[in-house]
Amino acid sequence: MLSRKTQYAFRALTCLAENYGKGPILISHISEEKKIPLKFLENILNELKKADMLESKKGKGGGYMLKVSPKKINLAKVIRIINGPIALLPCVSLNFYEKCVDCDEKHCGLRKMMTITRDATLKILEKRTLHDILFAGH
Amino acid sequence: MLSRKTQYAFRALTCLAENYGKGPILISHISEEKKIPLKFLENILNELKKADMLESKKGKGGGYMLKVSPKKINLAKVIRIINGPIALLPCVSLNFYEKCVDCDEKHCGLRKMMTITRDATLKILEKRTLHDILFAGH
DNA sequence: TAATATCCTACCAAATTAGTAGGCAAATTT
DNA sequence: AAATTTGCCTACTAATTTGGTAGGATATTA
Repeated sequence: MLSRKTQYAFRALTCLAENYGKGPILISHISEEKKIPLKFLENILNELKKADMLESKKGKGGGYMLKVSPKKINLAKVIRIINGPIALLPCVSLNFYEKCVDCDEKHCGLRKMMTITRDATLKILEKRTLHDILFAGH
Repeated sequence: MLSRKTQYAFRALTCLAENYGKGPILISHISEEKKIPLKFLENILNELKKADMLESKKGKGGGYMLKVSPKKINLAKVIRIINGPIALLPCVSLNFYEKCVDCDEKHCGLRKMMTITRDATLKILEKRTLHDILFAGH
């Protein structure tokens, strides 16, 4: 399951996607509109910025904005930044690979099943974008 | 990601699947062969038994065994017993549904994306079985 | 320089994870 | 019947993760 933090991230990004092209949006605005604890949201947006998904402006008239179009931000990317691996096992993860202890990967049947699962999941999460979330919402 | 406990469960079940039809297998045997901490494994096997996936016998000649053929135990079932929900959001889970706070499900775009993802994942995890794990292993 | 925002460091409580310890209960064997 | 073998049950614990909060530093604008 995705952490609550990741759900918050998606909500915040949806808000920024809705306002794409309209200049910086205040954290406090997103916090109120999407009912996300303000200080927690600060952390989240900052992480997304460090991962190069957002840009920010300080001072009056400041806030956050998407760095690229909502159509170019896929769901897998967001999940990887805030939540971590998408695969069900570390030994199957493309971006967070870790070797399992006491497991011969070449002959691990479980690993093969989880690889298939990962591919099916990624096929969807890497194709759908923030724009799709907006569009599916009505 | 699946918990380590769930990985242990799969390893143990694989061992029991390999020995299906050969009578009870000792916890201690599984523990050694699959390198799983004995007492922890006890808990795991007991949970699987309570979920009606295994049967057990006490005393000499005792141990655990699969209640049905490895071909009839799919991966989704194991995950749900030991790990919990398979869906990425609680509001999308079929077996562990929980309402999200401040979210209108009818018009939640994220929910729709996660429903599609869940369906793709389940299509695989509910079709593959312990037998497939064995078979894929060589 | 005052006001407005984000940024940064550090802390905290609650929940979850990954076990361990020790004895009880039921079979089986002697 | 007693001893042995094996799973069953309850409880505890340490480490990690999750979901935040507090307070000030820093940058921008007016």
